[in-house]
Amino acid sequence: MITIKDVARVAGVSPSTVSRVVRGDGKVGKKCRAEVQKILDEMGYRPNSNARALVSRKSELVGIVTPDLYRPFFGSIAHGAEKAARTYKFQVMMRNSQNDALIELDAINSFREHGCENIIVSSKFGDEETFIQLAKEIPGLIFINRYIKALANRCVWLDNIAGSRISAEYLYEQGHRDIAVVSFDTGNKDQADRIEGAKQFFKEKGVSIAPANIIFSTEKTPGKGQALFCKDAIHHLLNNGEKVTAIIAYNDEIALGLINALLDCGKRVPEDISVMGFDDLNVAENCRPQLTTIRYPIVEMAEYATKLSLQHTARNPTEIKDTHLFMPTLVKRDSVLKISR
Amino acid sequence: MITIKDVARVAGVSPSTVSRVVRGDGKVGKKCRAEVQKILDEMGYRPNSNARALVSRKSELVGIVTPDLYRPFFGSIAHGAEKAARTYKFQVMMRNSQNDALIELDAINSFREHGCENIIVSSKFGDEETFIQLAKEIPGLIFINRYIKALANRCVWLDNIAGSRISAEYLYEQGHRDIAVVSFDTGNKDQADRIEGAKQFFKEKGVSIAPANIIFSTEKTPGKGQALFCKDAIHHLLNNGEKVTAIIAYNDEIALGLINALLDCGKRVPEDISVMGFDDLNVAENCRPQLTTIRYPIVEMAEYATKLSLQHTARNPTEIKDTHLFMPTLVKRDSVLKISR
DNA sequence: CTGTTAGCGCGTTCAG
DNA sequence: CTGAACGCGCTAACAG
Repeated sequence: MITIKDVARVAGVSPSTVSRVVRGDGKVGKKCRAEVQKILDEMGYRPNSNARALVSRKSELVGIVTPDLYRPFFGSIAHGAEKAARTYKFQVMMRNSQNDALIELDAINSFREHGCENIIVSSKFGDEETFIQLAKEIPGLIFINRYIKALANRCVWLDNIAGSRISAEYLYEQGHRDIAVVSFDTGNKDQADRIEGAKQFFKEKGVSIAPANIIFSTEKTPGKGQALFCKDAIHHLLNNGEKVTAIIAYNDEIALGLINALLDCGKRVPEDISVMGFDDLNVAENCRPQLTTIRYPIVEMAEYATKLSLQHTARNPTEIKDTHLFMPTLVKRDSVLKISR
Repeated sequence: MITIKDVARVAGVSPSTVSRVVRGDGKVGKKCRAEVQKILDEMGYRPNSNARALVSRKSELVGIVTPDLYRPFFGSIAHGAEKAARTYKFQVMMRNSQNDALIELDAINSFREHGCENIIVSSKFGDEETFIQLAKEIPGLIFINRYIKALANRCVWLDNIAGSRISAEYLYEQGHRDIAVVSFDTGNKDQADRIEGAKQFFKEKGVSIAPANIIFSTEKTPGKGQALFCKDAIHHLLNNGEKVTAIIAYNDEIALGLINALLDCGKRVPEDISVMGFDDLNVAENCRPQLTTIRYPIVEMAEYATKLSLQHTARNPTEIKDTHLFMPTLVKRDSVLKISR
């Protein structure tokens, strides 16, 4: 490894001068700077981040915590965060939490051990109190996909209720009055919200969703069991005696599962039953029927969250908005049919 | 931040003793150790990774470079690497290369600046010479999804030719003799190999693939244009006058695109035309028809690559195999039809 | 078994 | 504008 000292020796200047040149610090003679820079380049000098972080007490690192990375939704968070970090020359550290609050905490602490104070967390199950405490200690801690009231200016989130309402409104416009909803009850606000908005909307229109058509499983992580879950949901919906012309799924993955289960039962989508997704993953566009869904601008949100974190830890922070709410939008494709009434 | 010195003061011992306790170094009195440990816990001491890395000249870091992260295939690499790293208490840094050799190099160098010497690279386009040179400097540099002969013991790769042969063999068994192949010609060996195996196999059986049925586009990154590419490919195949009963796609994403394009042209899959994928992404199981495909054990490979890298940099390395080849396997689902002849 | 000493590579004073 | 001196938090010799 070639150090600042080595360069100084060759250049015939002091280490501090080299340091100044490396950092682009102003107080170096023009000629001297050019000369040192030349030697720097020739010798292929690369700063030692660890030494830097140690002495300057700041590491150019962004840490991200997501439940996993193989699901495209979370991969997109990592992707967006990396993209934003790179424009600031920050490096990205990442860790999977597997939806485990303890691992999540451990991840955050590990990042801090590395001097990383820009941390983006996608957590659904972590304890609010803990996060509030943590946020005090870590100015650059940002939550994505979660809204914690006491931490409003640290949360980059999506209005799930609005999304659900958009979904409901579109179905209503397309003539649907017999709706079903398929989601999970995991104590997670997202999932409740995505049902709530639809309920609200239809209620306002004087249409009620039959309780038997609301499937709100307590299954925590569908993952592998997802196909089975969808199958059960469809069997239940087809056999409970209530009419269904359209289903609002918690997300695109569930929507796909439901569509497959419907096909397996001899139902056509959307001719017999329409299905709405949520997220607008790539797959929504690559499957047949192409999914009508609600776009979740997750890459943009991750980029935003990263920049926001950097703002929060900047030496001269510019003014920071106190709310960071993103709005979902409707993406019309082929999984919803207009029905005449 | 609470340091080893703070703890030492409170415990009434020297910093080195605390350091020994922290690191689990043997030479500390039993009682003394217990006492220091207690204070360590009480004070919530957390080691400073930067200081550690600086003095010990090793950082417990694994760096991974992939083209992107939003595609599940690469997300899976990150996922597997993180999983393996975590079991060794290593932290993961990651960087997207966007298939750009320069960014790739910069990523590797950035990792090194952080003292990270365990680096996993998924590169298709990077220059071999450069990598050979780099590998000399970085003992923990491992390539995944690529085979470089001079760096055999650093490459964790999949036998694409074998995969392609398996694909071909299965189609042959199912009675298919009129095959098409859809891939890219980007100078990338993977893509050529996945055609080569099929060609080989059919040639051995005395069946030749019509040249017009081999689509080998020079499109570099299909990405957004993928749907269009697939559409063009299908139009070409349906109109070139050669019979086609089955198509071997470069990967699952392309397979999906082809299926969609076929459906749009009024062809049924697999009743009219069968389609084989490659990779076995989650989506292969969640689409209809479910994809018959070749499983690429990418998560396992990423875990393996990470452990391999750790082996290569271990103080007391155990014996290391000099080849790390993974074999693809057939996953039978519904996109291939048995035809009678 | 424990404490003392001496850096790791760098940024940041403070003199000159 | 430049250099010398100091210390970030920690580990690794070396004494005792």
